Order: sequence, then C-alpha cells, then structure tokens
Amino acid sequence: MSEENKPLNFIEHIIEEDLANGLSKAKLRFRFPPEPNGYLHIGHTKAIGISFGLGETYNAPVNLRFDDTNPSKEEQEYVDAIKRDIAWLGYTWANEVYSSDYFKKLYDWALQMIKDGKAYVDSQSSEVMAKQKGTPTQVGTNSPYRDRSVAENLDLFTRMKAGEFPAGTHLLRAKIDMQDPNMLMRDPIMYRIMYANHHRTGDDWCIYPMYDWTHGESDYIEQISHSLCSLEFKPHRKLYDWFKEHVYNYSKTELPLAPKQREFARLNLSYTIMSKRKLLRLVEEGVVSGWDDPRMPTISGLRRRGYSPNSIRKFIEKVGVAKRENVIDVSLLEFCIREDLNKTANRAMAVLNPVKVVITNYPEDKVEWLEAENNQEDAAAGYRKVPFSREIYIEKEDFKEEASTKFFRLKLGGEVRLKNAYIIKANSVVKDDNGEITEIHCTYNEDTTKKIKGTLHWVSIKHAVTAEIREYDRLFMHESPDSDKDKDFMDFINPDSLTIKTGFLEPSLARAKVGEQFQFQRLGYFNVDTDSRPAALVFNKTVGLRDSWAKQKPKPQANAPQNKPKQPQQERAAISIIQQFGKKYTNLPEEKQAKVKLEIQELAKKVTYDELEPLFGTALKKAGTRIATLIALKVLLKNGLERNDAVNEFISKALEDKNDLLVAEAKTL
RNA sequence: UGGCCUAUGGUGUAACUGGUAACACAUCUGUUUUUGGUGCAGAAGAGUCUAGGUUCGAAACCUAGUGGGCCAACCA
Repeated sequence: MSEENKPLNFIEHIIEEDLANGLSKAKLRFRFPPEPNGYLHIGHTKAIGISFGLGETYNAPVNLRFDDTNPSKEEQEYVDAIKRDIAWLGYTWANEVYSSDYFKKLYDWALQMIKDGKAYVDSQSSEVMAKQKGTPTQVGTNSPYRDRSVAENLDLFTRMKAGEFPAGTHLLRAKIDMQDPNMLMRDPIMYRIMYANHHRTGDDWCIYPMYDWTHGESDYIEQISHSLCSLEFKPHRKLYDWFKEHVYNYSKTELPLAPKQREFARLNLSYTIMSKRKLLRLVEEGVVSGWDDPRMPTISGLRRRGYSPNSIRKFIEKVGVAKRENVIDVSLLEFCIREDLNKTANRAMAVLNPVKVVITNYPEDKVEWLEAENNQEDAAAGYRKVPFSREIYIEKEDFKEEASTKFFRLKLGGEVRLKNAYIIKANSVVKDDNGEITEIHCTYNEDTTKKIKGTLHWVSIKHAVTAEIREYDRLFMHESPDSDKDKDFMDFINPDSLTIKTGFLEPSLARAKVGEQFQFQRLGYFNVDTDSRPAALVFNKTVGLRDSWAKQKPKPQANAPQNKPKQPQQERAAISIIQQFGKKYTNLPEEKQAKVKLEIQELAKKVTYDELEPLFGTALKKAGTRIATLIALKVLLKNGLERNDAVNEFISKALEDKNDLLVAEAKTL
C-alpha cells in the first residue's frame, strides 16, 4: 500500500489517535468474523477490505474467525467457500479461528458471572419473556426468576450443560437492567439449550452462547485491538462493553488488552440485494443457477462472471468508509473492472448478431492470415493471425441501407474499415421474402492507408468457431429492491436478466481455457465459463464497453429501467425555489443573474406574504438569499402589499449591507 | 422512557487543531485512435438539510427543528 497523503477514513483516524495516545503499534490486531451460514457477497468485501486492509497498512495480524455459535444454521461447506473467496481476493489471515474454540473459556467466565450475581437462569417461555422485555418506547419488567440464589443458578446452569433439560426450558441471562432504554441491555440471553450437531464440536455441547456473549469475548481472547463491524451493531456496543468489563476483570493479567468496537456503514449496491437470507431464496427458488451464478452479487458469482480480485479491491478502496447510509452505483464497479481488463485482456473478434457479407471481388478460395495486435495497451501481449476470406460475418447493427453521416458504420455506397483487414464498400443487398437482409455485397480495396471513419469487427464464416454466449442484465429492475415497504423483493426480478446467444468467434478462441478473459472488440469483456468444454465453448459477458454511441440513440429497451424511481414529482413550493435561487445568486455571471431575477419575479407571484416574512430574518451573511427575498418582496409590494415594520426593517438593513448587489436592489425601492 | 447513528454536487468519499469546498464515478465538449473503446485536454454541477447562536471567520463547535437509518429473534 503506497498511499502517501491519502486522506484517512474515520477508522484510521481512530487508530492514529490510539497510537498517538500510547497504544503500541505491535498491539494492533484485527479480525474478520463471518458466520459460516452462507456465501460471501460484495457487501462482505467491504468489511474484508477494511480489516485486512488495515492489517496491510499497519502490518498487523488479521484473524479469520468463524462465528459459529448457532449450529442449526452453519455448515462446513460455507467455511470452505468463505476461505476460498478471501484467499482469492488476495488476503492472508494470521490465524484461522472459531468462536467454538472458546466455548470452554466462555463457560468458565459465565460461571464466574453467576457467582458474582451478574447472571441468572430464567425458566420462562419465550413468549412470556418477550412481553417482559417491553418495547423501544416502553420499559421492561423483571423476570420472576431474576432473584434466584447463586447456588440455585449454579446448579441449574451446570445441569443445563449436562443435558438434563429439554431445549427451551431454561436460559442463562445477564442481570443488567430491564428498564434500560437500550433493549439489548434488558437482561440479554447468554446461553440457550440446543441439541444440535455442531460442525466442529459435534455433540460436546448442548448449550450454546449467544452472539453478544461470544463476539466481544472472542475479540478479547484473541486480543483484537479494534473490532470493526457494521452500523447495525452500534446498539450492541453498550452490551459489548458491559460484558468486556466483567471478563476483563477476571482475566486482565493474562489478557491485558481490552478491544474496542467501532461501526461503519455497510455497502449497498444499486439494483442488487445484499442479504444472505434473500440471496438464499434466489438460489432455492431457482431464480439463479446457484450461489455462483454470474448474476449473483456473491464473490463466487462475481468471480465466475469475470470480475478480477484486483477490480473488486479497487472498488472497495473507491467506495470509502463512513457512517452514513449509502447506495453505491453499479457503474463504479463496472468502471473498476473495465479499467483492469482494458490493461490485461487480450482482444479478439466475435460476431454475436451476424449478417453475411460477400466480398465479390475477393477470390472464392483465397484465404489470408492477417496479423492482429493482441492488446494495444500491453506491448508484451504480441500478435496473432486472423483468417480473411470472401465471406464474412459482421454485426447486423453495423449495417444500414441508408443512414445519416452520424452513422460511421457500413451503408450502401459507403466505405468502412474491417479491423485488421481491408476497406470495403457496400454495393447491394440481397433480401429474403420478408425483406430481411440476408447478404450484403461489397467490394474490397487493398489500400488500407486511406482515412476512414468507421472500423468494424468481423469474422470469416468458414473459419469461425461457434460458442454459447451468455449475456447478463441486472437481476432486479428496482434500484433498491429490498427497500420497498409494500412489495417483496422477488416482485422486482428482471425476467430478462440472462440472454443466451450463439456467437461466431475468430478461430484463435477455440483454444480458450476456463477463466480466460478477452475483450471482444467493440462489444465488451468476456470470459470462459466453468461450463465450457473444448467442443462446446461457453462465454460470459463480464461487462460491456463504454458506449457513447448507444447513448445517443433513444433506447427503446424495456429491460433497462435505469430511470430512478423518482419521488412522485410533487410541485415544489415557489418560495423554496426562490430560496434556492437566492443561494446561488451572488456568484452567478451577470446575464444569468438577470435571467434568474426574472424567474424569481415570476415565482414571487405565487408567494404569499406569510411565506416570505420568515426569510426577512435570514442571516446577514447570506446575501444571496436576502437579495432573492428582496426581489420577491418588490413584486409583492407592487401587487398591493402594504409596507409594515418588518418590511421596512428588512429594507433598511439591506441598504446598509456590505454587499453591493443587495444595496443596489434595495435602492430601487 | 424512547434511545442511538446520520445529513457535503446525480452518486460515493475528502476537507489534519475553525480560514470560504477537493477527489473519483456518472454527465457533457473537444482531441487522438484500424475498437463510437483507451489516452489526452476541458466543461458543467454543492455556499455543505433548515433556523438560530458562538467567532474577525463555521461544512466543521453549540442549541432547536426536519429528513433518513438502526434497535422489541432462545439469529449473527
């Protein structure tokens, strides 16, 4: 990491401050703590990037800790997938650890808590307990079991562990405060009885610790200095600290460092969902082919789609770290992968919507193997040979019988360059009974030095290899599919998120291997899918090229609902528009100022005195707003408003102002 | 008895202990180009949610309001 004067994010500021306050740099230690209950997605990448990134910048260890305290949801398959994904991203963890490694230690501490009167066994049903808990606006009430004796609690708890009670009969709770405004402090559960086989500890335990009682303590055991998590854990911090203080008291000699939790805003990406539960639904209901479907925002999906680790890391670096809710535009992710692939992917030619071109003055049997540059961005990439013959395919969209001069492609009577080959001129077309063009007859010219505006990609028909081409569109048609209060996210699924075509590729691509990436020139970046076989190639479209031509034509595309769900354009109050104009007024160029003034005068007709009066109090320094107010006021006065004290005071204050514009405006009254 | 976060161009993030808003994406020009890609040059777009206050000076500090988010699982 080579950031010299890169601005720090708020977490780095905190660390710098801790360091300045005497924390030894050697004590810095971070962790990434996924629950192995699903696949990692792009949202996790942010958390990974933050903690592992911090590890890299401070040269500090980062643990990979599996938070495996709920055996009913966790599986080894997920552990393996998570490790694979993190490694693929290029990060290395100092230790692979598991919360379940600490079950014994946690149990011993819990015993200690009971002895200190800080925890008790409750024996009520979950329904009753839920009632006692209260609501965010209503305090809770104490459990009748809250004051059991230490001896009874100890007895019950050890018997819970011994498996003497059925699930749901008893719980261990921390004794804090049922009236705390923070609901997490209302005697939170520390242990529940659960007879489930754990993927690591098997049947050793039948009581399992809850998240709050496990997470901070695991941080503490590992001597994590900064425990970074997402914003929704902010309310947990109070409990985190409460538990921490107690265990710190028990163990401070062998475990001297008390970790601190800090929270950052999680990543949201437009047009996608980021909840493991919902992603699981897409998999289970067959909307996608699996966790690694190229449309999925999972790391494995992105990988299969052709996103490189580099591009994802770059993306995370660019989105930054802060505490406010955010929705990142997918275009940023796309920018990152294009930027990466532009430098690394070899170019090739492929035609996806073919139309046949016959070069009538090119001999029937002649074949030329022309030289083509693999990647002009990378001198080391070298050259390859591409066959040229009398009959070739070009894209249907690259030909029009008639077109304006803005269309740089092929039209009747027009010339165009074939990439890596000759210049051709279109002379006539052959159509079928439906009027569809079946052949375009052209003549070629060997002189390639001529200046020509358009260049097309093409492929020799008799040399072409075919391949299945999978093109993807966004999975959802809504910018934030899971934020709608009334509709289920499944209602926004884009029915056309996958398009399968047969493409015709230049023959060099026949040898392409799984995972290999190419730029199909003028089309986009493609990689070889894991389904691909030498005799049956399959390509995924990773991302298209930027296309400023496509933007110009009105897109009749039904499957690109890129318009934001605009708020029901309610009419803005004239007064608020005037205010807005006012803010800009003083630094507008003169002609624009005149224009804005006219607009304000127009708007002022719709403004009442009552709306305007509050603006008289506008702070002195906001000259623009006061000018706008004054302009509007003049309109009102002209329309018969009587001067009153407030008006007079406002005007006289304006006359004395240091802003010339304001004074000039006031003088005309 | 409700509490806690949060608010800066369209989007995301900056602005070190207060000195008049920067960077990236997106958008738009022009230029280069055997990719309507890339590169290069440039433009437009924000008085920092609102109203007060402190200050010579506030995006930053204080107060109040408003908007958004989170919190009531024997999930994490």
